Amino acid sequence: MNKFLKEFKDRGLFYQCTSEEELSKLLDKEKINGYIGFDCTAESLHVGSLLQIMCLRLLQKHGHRPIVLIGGGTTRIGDPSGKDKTRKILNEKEIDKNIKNIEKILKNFLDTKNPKTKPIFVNNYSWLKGLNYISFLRDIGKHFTINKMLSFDSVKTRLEREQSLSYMEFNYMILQAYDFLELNKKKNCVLQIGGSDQWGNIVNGVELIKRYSNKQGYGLTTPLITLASGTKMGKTEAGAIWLDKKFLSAYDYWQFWRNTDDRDVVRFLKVFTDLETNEIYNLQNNNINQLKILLANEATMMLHGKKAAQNSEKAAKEAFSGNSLGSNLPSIKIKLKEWNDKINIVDLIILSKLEKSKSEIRRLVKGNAIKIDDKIITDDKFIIDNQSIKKNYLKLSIGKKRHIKINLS
RNA sequence: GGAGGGGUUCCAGAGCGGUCAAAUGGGGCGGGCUGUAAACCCGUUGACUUCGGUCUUCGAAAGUUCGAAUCUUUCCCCCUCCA
Repeated sequence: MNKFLKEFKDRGLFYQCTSEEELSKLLDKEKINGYIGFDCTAESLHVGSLLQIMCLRLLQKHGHRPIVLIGGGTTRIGDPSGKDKTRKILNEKEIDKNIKNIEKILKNFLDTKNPKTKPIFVNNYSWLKGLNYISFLRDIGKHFTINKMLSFDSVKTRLEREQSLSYMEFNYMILQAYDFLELNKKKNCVLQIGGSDQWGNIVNGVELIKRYSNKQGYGLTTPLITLASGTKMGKTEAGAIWLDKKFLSAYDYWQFWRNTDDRDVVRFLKVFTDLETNEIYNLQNNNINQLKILLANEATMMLHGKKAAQNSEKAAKEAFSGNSLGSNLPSIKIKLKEWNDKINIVDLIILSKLEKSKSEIRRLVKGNAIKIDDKIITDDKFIIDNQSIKKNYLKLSIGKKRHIKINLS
């Protein structure tokens, strides 16, 4: 089997492939261009997209060129796959802003130096916006039958669940197929990778290329990564795990990986790190917490750099060993003078932005969740001033996992 | 166009004149156990509070009433069936 495909499988990225043997031969023979589409509904990508990003990295690793398709056009439509409600449609400005930011994030993960595998960024709006309805129907639409379209899961489930599906959304799959055709024509792209929920859309693309150009395209899907707990990856208590330090600090990102469910650790090491699979195999019986730290370090390094990963590990050690206050914790500054040299614990937490509801903070105090320098605060009227705090900094903890350093001046 | 059903707090879903900031489940948060895991147990889950209360919420607006998520009217939206 082709090396790329073998590693793809070894890492647990493989779910389905359109014609595996042929693809394997092709990959042995030449370096290809393969694409993954990202939608731009949100301003940033979150861990949910990381699996796809890892696929792009893997392409590069094996000398192939990734094409990143940003769905500036299709985001204006909305993919019905896996959703039972029409998503809200964004305005132009939001979409443009999202596209820029998403590109920036992807560049953190991809090698942009090597000219042979340098990623190509394309926005499907560039060819979708100018489509002529009539000629599109004649050239492209004739290759699709409603009979078949109705049989696709994305459509079927909507209809079965008695949720409405607009004509606009119904067209999504055709547009995605058309994307593949365009990329095939313009960028010689022969492979589309996507999540297993994209299978139908991908197959449509392969078939369209066959019918329209009489060429061979290939599709490859990845399993949907779910957590051992059964929930979808990417969303947690505190919200989405963003791949962007503007929305989520390196420390919190590190913590996300550090808190991986035991049952997921080895699988995640394979999927989300660059460690070689045989290396992971040798490691898998190590202490589970050591493995989690390894996972956190590797994952954080990839996105935020080695330094940030090391600092996060250090900060975590300090915060959780409980004795000292680390210099690496996220920190904020508070000017005590602006508060007449004393501040109430509730106000302090509001300023720290760790919580935004005073009622919630009072509740937390009642539940013994608030600590200052590791001492539980039992009174929501607790005052911080020069008397009670001799130093010019303190550690504020909410629960066991949220810690922040507060510099007083 | 005709006939029905419906829009409730993060989600699902009860309530159908006062005892409703609204049952129950899920999720979240906090505590306990532990390993910053899972499972389990307990608490909590609109905002503000001088902890007495106060204010805002049940698709939108107007009305009936001492009092409305609950009744009436109009409007908006969703679904089903018939045409």
